[in-house]
Amino acid sequence: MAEKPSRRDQILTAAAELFARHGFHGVGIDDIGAAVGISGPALYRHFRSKDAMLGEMLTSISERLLDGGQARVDAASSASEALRELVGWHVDFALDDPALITVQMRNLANLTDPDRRRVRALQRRYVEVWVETIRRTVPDFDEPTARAAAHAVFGLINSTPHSAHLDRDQMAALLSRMALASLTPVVVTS
Amino acid sequence: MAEKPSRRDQILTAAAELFARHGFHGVGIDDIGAAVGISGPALYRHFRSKDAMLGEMLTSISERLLDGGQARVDAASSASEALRELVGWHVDFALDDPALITVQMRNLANLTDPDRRRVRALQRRYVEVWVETIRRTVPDFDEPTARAAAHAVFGLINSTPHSAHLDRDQMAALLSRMALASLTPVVVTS
DNA sequence: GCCTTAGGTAAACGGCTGCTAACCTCCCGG
DNA sequence: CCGGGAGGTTAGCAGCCGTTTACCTAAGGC
Repeated sequence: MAEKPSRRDQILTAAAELFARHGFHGVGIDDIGAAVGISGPALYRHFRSKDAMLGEMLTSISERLLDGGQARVDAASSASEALRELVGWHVDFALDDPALITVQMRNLANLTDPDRRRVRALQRRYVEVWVETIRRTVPDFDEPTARAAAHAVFGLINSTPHSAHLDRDQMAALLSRMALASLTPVVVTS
Repeated sequence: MAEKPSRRDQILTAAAELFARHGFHGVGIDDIGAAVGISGPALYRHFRSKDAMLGEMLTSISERLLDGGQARVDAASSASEALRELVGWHVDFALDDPALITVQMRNLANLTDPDRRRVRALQRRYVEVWVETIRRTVPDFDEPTARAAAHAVFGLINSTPHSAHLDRDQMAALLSRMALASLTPVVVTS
């Protein structure tokens, strides 16, 4: 009935925390082991290598992000609702898993080549979901502009690990508001 | 008349580029040397250690950011002008030195303890300049909210290295517009 | 015309770290 | 009962990498 987080997952989340704080190369195999109560090389019963841990971590994040985002957009009944849903989804993700978001932002370069290709492909598709949604609600953005805007919004939302001084709900409200406002074109009223 | 970038500075900018791309631990002393045409340990004629390079790099960035930001705010004649100036200043910095911005975002954890203390102190003061300016233009933000908003804007602007598909001026205009819009409170008109 | 100094080199060392090897110990199905 | 797999352990190896050392050369000041 209760979920037993299968050792692999324990290790993955502990490693994510450590990678986020100290960087991939700043964390030793022994540190990761210690974080889950086993020591050092026992990790190799569960993962082929340290690189494989990072690889699995990042591909799973990217898949979850893409799937969740796509689902929200598909379920939305209007373009502006889709955008609100997308923002809310990404904000929730960033607030619930700050370590994963941090690792994804900072440690792409530490992946092996094949892993990096996979992750980048997934990320590109996620960005594309955003680009399409943005262009449907902000028609005066051309595609490159929409893409740059999407990256900027990611930066805004992903900044969350650096400022944990508000409680979760206030933070979610603030980030959503700012993200949506940043995408609202200047209304030339006067 | 012409500036001769004193070897030290050559090394520093080359190292910044490499640190930004591969992370501090992902770059070897030999790589840095090779990037400026000398090889390996010759760097120790100019720096006490690899850590010292990162330390000098980050303190100088933080000082430049703080000084420039403070100067812009002091020279502004209104609160909203101060905020526009601050945004413009940070955007220019991020666009002109993407490598430095990236290193500052990602590699704080790799500093030695005394260096980290110094850099954090400078960063805190820079954030404080933003917080005060934001609160003067958005009075309904309390201090923690303003601080979180400042970090979010940093994230937005600093996202620039991840999306170089627009030319400099368009990018500057887009980021400034988005940053200012994100700080504009929802106008409750209806 | 020397001697210092700045700036470079190649070689070697020492510690850290990812990974392997060899071994142990439950636990469980037949 | 007992044999085997799952999941630990410690010891050790191999390679990388920051740093030191010893040495070399060119460029000036006295």
